[in-house]
Amino acid sequence: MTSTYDTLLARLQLAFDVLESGADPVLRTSERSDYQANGVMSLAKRLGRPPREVAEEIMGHADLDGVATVEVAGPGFLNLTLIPAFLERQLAALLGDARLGIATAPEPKTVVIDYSAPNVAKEMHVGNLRSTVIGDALARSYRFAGHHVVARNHVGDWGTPFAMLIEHLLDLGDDDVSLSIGDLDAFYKEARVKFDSDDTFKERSRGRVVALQSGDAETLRLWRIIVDQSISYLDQVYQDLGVSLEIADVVGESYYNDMLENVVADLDAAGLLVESGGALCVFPPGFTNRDGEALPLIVQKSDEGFGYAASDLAAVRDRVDNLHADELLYVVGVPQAQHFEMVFAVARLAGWLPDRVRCEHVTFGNVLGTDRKMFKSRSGETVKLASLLGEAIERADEALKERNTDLDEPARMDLAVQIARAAIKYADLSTDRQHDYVFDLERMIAFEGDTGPYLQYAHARLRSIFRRLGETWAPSSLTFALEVDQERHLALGLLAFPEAFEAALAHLQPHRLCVYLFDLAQRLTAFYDACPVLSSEGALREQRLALCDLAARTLSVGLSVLGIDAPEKM
RNA sequence: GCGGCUGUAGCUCAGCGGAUUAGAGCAUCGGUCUACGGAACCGAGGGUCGGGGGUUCGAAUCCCUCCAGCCGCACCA
Repeated sequence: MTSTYDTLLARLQLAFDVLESGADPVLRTSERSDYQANGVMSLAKRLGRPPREVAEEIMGHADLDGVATVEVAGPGFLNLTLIPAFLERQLAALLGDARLGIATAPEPKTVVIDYSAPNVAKEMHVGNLRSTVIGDALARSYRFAGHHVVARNHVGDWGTPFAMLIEHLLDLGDDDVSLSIGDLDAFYKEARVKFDSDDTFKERSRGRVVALQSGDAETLRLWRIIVDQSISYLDQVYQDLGVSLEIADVVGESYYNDMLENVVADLDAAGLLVESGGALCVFPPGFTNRDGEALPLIVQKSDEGFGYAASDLAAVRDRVDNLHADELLYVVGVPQAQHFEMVFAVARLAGWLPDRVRCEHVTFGNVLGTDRKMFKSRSGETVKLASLLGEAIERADEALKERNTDLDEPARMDLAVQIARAAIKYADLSTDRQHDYVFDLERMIAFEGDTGPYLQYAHARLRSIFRRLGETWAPSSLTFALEVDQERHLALGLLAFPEAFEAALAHLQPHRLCVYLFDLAQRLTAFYDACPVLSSEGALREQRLALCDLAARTLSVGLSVLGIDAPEKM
C-alpha cells in the first residue's frame, strides 16, 4: 500500500513542481489539522511573491480530490484535512498489511554496522551500553526495511593488552583455564598491575606482542584460549540483553592483522605515506594539531607495531571489497570523531572508499549519573552491564509481585527480564543519541510516563482484549466509520507509522520512532477511555477491535525494531 | 590556542532544512468513571527557549559574540 503521507506528498509535489521543480512541500503532521505543508513559505521567498498568493496558486494546482481538503492558514501554510472516506480506506488497507504501511526497500543495500565493540578482555560495562543498544536498534531497523545488514562487532582482541594477558595466563598455568579467567575483570586487573609494577613482566609482554603479531603458534594457542573464553562470555551478555549480535559477528582487530602490511604498502604505492618521527603516517588535508601543524594518521608506529588506524583502514577495505558494502556505519562514541574523520579521509584518498559508499560515524553522548557526571557506581567504579541489568530485573520483579499478578515464578521472572531490558534500552534510545543522558533506573523502569515498560503495558492491555474476546479474531475487510474524535485521532496516529519509521532510519535516530510510539500510546489510552470495545456491538465493535489490532501490531513492530520485547501479558 | 558538542518548565527530555498560542513525561494541585481493559483518563499552575547583538515581515530554530560545562587535538585502542 502507499502510505497516507506518501500519497499526500506525491500530490502536493506535483503542484509545487509547477511553480518550482523539486520544491519541497515540507509536509508534516499537524496539531491544527491532520497534516500541514510548510514549504510554501520558503518557496514564496525564493519566488519573491507573497506567501498567501503562492499558497492559493498551489492549492489550485493540487489534485487532492477524494483525499483531503486544503485551506490556507496563517501567513501561508497549507492545512490538510483528510476526507473521511480516504482515511477509512487507508485504514482498511493498513489492516491487511503485515508491514503496516512500511514499504520494503526497492533497492536493498548491504549495510555494514560496526557496533558494541567491547574490549574482549574486560567485562562489559556502561561504556559499552550505548553502542550496543543503538547499533542493534539500527541493525534491526535496516533489516525490517529490507536491507542486508552485516553486523560487525569490532572487539579489541589484539596488541599489548593481550600480550600482557597471555603472560599472566602463563604465570597462572593454563591447565585449568576456565577457573583462571573466570572473572575476566579480575584477571585483566591482575595482569595490569603486574605490567605496571613489574619490569620483567613488562619486558616479557613486549616480547609477547612481537610473537603474537608474527604468528607464533604457541602464543596464538594461548591467545585463542583467552579470546574464546571471552567471546562466550560476551555472547551470554548479548543474550541476556536481548541483542541480536551473534558470535559470527565478532570480527575483532585480530582479524585484520594479515592485511595491515598491505595497507601500508598500498598507501606507500599511492604516494600517501610519509615518515615522521620514525612512524609511517598519512597527512590528510585539513587536520591540524594544537600547534597548527599538520596532523598525521599514524598507520605504523615507530616501533613497527600497527596502531588502530591501520586496522580501521583494513576494515574499510574489507567491508567495501569483500562484503560489498553500500553503507558503512560506525556506532562509536563521539570522542573518536576526529579519528574516524581522518580514517575516512585517508580511505577516500587511497581510493578504498568510493563516493557511492555512504560512510558515517554514528556518534552518541555519555551515560551520566543523576549527579550529571559520568555514570559510576557508588564506589566510583565503572558499572558492569550484568549488574545493571540484574538490578533492573530485581526492581521489575518486585513491581510485578506488588501488582499481585497470577503469574508463577518462572513466568514472572521471564517477564521481569523483558521489562528490565525494555526500561534500559528505551531510556537509551528515546533521547537524541548525540546528547548525553541521565541514567536513572527508578525513572526508566516506572510503568507510568515515557518509558519502555509503559509502552509494553499499552501493548499488553490491547492483547488482553483479544484474550478476553474468547474467540479468535482475524482482521477482515472492514468498512470503517470513525465518528468519535478519539477513534479518528488514533487512526491518524496509526497511519503515521511509516513516516516515523522512515525518518528514524534516514536520520539514524531511533528516538524519532520512540517519540512516535509514545504519542501513539497516548492516543490509544485516550481512545480506550472514550470507546468501549468489548461491550459495543456489531460493526462498531468490529471497527474498534480492528483499531486495537492495528495499534497492538504497530506497537509490537515498533518495539521489536528497537530491540524491545512486547510481552502479551503484564 | 584550534576544532567539536551541550545549555528549552522544579526534574528528565522533545521541538532546531525559520512561521500559525514553545510541547511531553515526572513531580505538584484539582477532578473523573458502578474500573468487563484502570499500572487508566481529564484539567490547572509552572518557561524573557544560558546572556547580548544581528539577518528576516517572522528566530528556541540561521549568523556573530559572551558566559557556563563537556570532549578531542601524533605512535593506548
